[in-house]
Amino acid sequence: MIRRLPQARDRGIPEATVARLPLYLRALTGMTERGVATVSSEDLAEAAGVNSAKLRKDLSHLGSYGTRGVGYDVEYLIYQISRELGLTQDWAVAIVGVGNLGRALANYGGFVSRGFRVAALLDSDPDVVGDRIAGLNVEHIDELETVIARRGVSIVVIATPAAAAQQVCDRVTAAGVTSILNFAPVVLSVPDGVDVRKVDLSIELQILAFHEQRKADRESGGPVMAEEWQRGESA
Amino acid sequence: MIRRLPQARDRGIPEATVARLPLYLRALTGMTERGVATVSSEDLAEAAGVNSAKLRKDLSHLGSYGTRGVGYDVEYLIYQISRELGLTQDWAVAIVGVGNLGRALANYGGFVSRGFRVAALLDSDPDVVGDRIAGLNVEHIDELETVIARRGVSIVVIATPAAAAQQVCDRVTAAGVTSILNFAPVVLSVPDGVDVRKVDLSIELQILAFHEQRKADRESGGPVMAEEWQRGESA
DNA sequence: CTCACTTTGTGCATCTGTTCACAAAGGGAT
DNA sequence: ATCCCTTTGTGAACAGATGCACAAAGTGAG
Ligand SMILES: NC(=O)c1ccc[n+]([C@@H]2O[C@H](COP(=O)([O-])OP(=O)(O)OC[C@H]3O[C@@H](n4cnc5c(N)ncnc54)[C@H](O)[C@@H]3O)[C@@H](O)[C@H]2O)c1
Ligand SMILES: NC(=O)c1ccc[n+]([C@@H]2O[C@H](COP(=O)([O-])OP(=O)(O)OC[C@H]3O[C@@H](n4cnc5c(N)ncnc54)[C@H](O)[C@@H]3O)[C@@H](O)[C@H]2O)c1
Repeated sequence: MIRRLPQARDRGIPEATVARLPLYLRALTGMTERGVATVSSEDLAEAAGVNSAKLRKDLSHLGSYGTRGVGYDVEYLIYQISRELGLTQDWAVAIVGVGNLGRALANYGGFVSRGFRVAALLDSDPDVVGDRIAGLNVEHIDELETVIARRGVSIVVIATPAAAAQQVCDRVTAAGVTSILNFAPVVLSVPDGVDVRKVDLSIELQILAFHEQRKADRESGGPVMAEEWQRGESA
Repeated sequence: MIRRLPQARDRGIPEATVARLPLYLRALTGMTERGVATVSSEDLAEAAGVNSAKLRKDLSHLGSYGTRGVGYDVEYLIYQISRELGLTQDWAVAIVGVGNLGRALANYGGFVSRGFRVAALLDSDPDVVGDRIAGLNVEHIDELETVIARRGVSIVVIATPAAAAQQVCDRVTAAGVTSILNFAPVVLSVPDGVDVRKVDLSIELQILAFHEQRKADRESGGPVMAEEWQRGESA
């Protein structure tokens, strides 16, 4: 049994909480732009699309930054969340695979706005290498290791075809990168200590299709399985 | 007082399972292409990057489609998962906002391969309307309701700037669409019964940055709290 | 048939995350 | 100071997801 001392700042922030902090940050940024100085958990929760108790519990993992009876100071909370997420420092990102998607990502402004800087674009196609995109030259994939080392790249975005992704991933992790964002529809295998997050459009659509089918089945009094049908939905 | 019923509308299939089915499907498709006829939970689990007990439990929600001592028939399992996800029918998808990202999505082949068909591209910019992309004319956003109705669009992808997303969302839901995939960095509010899934690059990067910072802190003997640091973590 | 072997399907313990509901804390008025 | 009002921070109950471990169910050999 592990006993935790409640006073020390608990660095064990739940993964689910980490995933929501950027959401709160976005909502807070919008508020500060509208000149809002303080905000209650109720209002912030609504802006972020979550339950207010959840929001308070999430924030309590960072420390006690609210004032009872008043709420949270917007600026201060932005600072605390940013610090916790590591956004007070600058992160150099490399994009590997400069095709349709890679180009869109390279041109995307929302990147830079939060401490992420596109430091390199890499591709294997000679026709693409040398192109100037968003102020950067596309470099040859052979330069991968050099570029990572020289520019202090610590996050790599993989936007190559699926067939090339694992190979790129291997080189990138061998070069010491431990954070990868993968857009290719493959399961990457990586050494321990490397974090991979994936974005898969096709999976999202399939999940939507599943629920959509469910809704359709229901309306048409579709294939309901005997006693499976509990609990109607309408209020 | 708005009462929200916790809906167990999914014929008993846990949401976490639904999110993994497309992964299994992808692995199975690869196997069938390589001529594999049957597969054990152990092998399929490895290909999908999950634990084998979890895989078996997931599949058990669909029914008993395995043979003890043998494994699963690849073709049959593909069919069963496809049917469960609703991929045996054709889904018409509309993409609203044909900028950098919208174009990349429209040109993406991985879409079509699984029963999703891009049926319309819509934009508000007169310079973009009329462009021919991936065999489709970009239509004016004014046509939104007509296009949705005429072509039986049931899933809409929003790839407009953040400022326009809620407005587009309102029109789309008013037109009867109940499944939305949102790329804009805003929390969409929708009527009950509408599913929204979001893809947010910036959030993914922030989560990676959090963990990256954590690793860096650790190596430099940073603010580690005595006995706190024993958990090995990987992807 | 029985026996040896493989692999599924699932009960159960455990872990993680969510939500409720309220005591405690702070602000402001008098 | 004392009282009232608001809102935080959190204990505790609940809900959901994971993974171990094994009985049950199947195959195939003899
Ligand atoms: N385009 C989309 O909307 C979309 C959506 C979801 C997923 N994806 C996935 O993202 C990836 C990229 O998609 P895309 O549409 O941009 O493809 P694309 O073919 O347009 O671009 C891929 C690029 O990667 C380069 N490349 C190939 N092998 C490489 C290697 N070994 N090293 C470096 N670069 C290499 C190619 O030269 C090309 O420029 C694919 O895996 C695709 O499945 C794309
Ligand atoms: N490009 C990326 O890599 C990327 C990554 C993550 C998120 N996003 C988000 O995706 C969205 C699109 O990004 P983008 O880079 O393609 O932007 P973009 O500016 O290139 O394209 C946006 C398009 O939407 C159109 N549009 C604007 N208002 C509209 C309306 N009311 N109805 C229909 N169309 C409208 C514009 O005419 C334009 O063609 C943005 O919200 C962005 O934050 C983009």
